[in-house]
Amino acid sequence: MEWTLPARVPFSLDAVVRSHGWAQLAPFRRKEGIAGLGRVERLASGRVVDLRLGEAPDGVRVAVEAPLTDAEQVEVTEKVGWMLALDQEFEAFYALVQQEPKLAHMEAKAQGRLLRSPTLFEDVVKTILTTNTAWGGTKRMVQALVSNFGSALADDEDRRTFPGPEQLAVLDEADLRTTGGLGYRAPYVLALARTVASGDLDLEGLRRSELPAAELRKELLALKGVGAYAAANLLMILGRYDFLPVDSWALKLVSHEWYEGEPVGAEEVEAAFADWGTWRGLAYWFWDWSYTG
DNA sequence: GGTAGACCTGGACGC
DNA sequence: GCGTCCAGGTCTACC
Repeated sequence: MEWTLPARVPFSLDAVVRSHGWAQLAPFRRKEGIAGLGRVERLASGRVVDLRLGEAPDGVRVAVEAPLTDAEQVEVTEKVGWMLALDQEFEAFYALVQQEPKLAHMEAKAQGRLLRSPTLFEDVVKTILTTNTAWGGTKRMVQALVSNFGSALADDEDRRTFPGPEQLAVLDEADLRTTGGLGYRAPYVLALARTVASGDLDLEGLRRSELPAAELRKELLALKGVGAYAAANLLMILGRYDFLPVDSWALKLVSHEWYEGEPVGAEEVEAAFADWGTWRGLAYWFWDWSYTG
């Protein structure tokens, strides 16, 4: 079955998919050169579906291979809306960047939204798996979690969901260290899965939190494995742009943009975007950098 | 509060 | 082939 979801304009599915590397991580799937995004997703009913998203005028086309119940369709609609941030709008930011050549392109390209996973749990795990490793390592670890611990499509054992907290909480740390390939990150992910699965931590509640960004940051920093970089990255995903996700890549970008390649520290990165206030993270993320690696 | 040192892993690099 | 370094950092112990 297929249906279309409206988005606040301007909207571009392609812009969301390209907003950061998440679309390259399982169980997201995209074919190069073809607009759209695929994903295997487990619904509350326990059913595992193959979800496909495509461009539609001012919105997104949602397709699932088989008919869904009304409740399942509502659930998919909610998840897609969150993943693609369909209700986010950037009018104030677009007005602000009109005079900045490095950012003025954003409105025409409908940029600003960042692709999210359906749950904050998945995004926290994936963010932890980006730390102290190369991007190839992150892809390998995420794929291992999906392949070994996710739920399979009924007609394709090779295509699986991202495992939920309940599925990871029952594992041994050794399973995650070795089979999952997480190494020293295994206890962080296991502790997160167990506190969420037990109900001790309402992680998904943070998606709707109205806490000030600094308070929300404290909540995220309380999670083992989440430091300053990871917290800022997660705040961006939550639509809060008050903090910069300063990592080694950010240092390179700022070094080449304003310091002729000389080494810089986090202070220089912070200073470069201080004037953007509560939009500083977004300005950093979509800056038209001269350095491309 | 500030700062070394350790931490899984695998690819890149130099020898 | 082998050793070293380091990558989209974080935690802990110690000062």
